[in-house]
Amino acid sequence: MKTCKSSHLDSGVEAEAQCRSGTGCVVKCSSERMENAAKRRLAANARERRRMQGLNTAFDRLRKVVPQWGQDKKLSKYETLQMALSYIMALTRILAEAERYSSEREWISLHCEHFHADSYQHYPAQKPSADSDPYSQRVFSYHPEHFQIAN
DNA sequence: TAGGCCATCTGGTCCT
DNA sequence: AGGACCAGATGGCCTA
Repeated sequence: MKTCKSSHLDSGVEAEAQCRSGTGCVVKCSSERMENAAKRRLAANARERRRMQGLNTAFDRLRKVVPQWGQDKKLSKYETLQMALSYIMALTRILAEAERYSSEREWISLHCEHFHADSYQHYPAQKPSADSDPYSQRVFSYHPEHFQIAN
């Protein structure tokens, strides 16, 4: 834990100007300023906590819609972002391919022949595992080593 | 025990 | 002025 450096945070110039009349008052006002600074710091901490919780909620929602290929361990934040990127790119590619074919039927038969007819009714909530679904492996796959940080 | 991941605190900067 | 956002520091927890 870092040490508290809040003594200089409070800019209470007005309060200081009003309180030069006596040492007791100066002490009182400076302790009030310290108190206010501490209160504001605590409020800022709480806001930051809420903000980060909101961010984590968003990450959880993203994890739910991004393929996880049967991993029992949840994706880290970094992995989630990379997976989302990869997923979006794969979907974009599929859409672009679809545009190249004159009819939807032709495109569906090209891409979805391995699905049962029933599968077209609803998107399955369960994501297919890469092991059991070579098609998914072909169309979309995430390999962490593909995402090197570009310098 | 080292390394990865995460939550929290903190101070700085930007925006309204 | 105050809130939002950001990045650095720090400590806790978990796993290989």
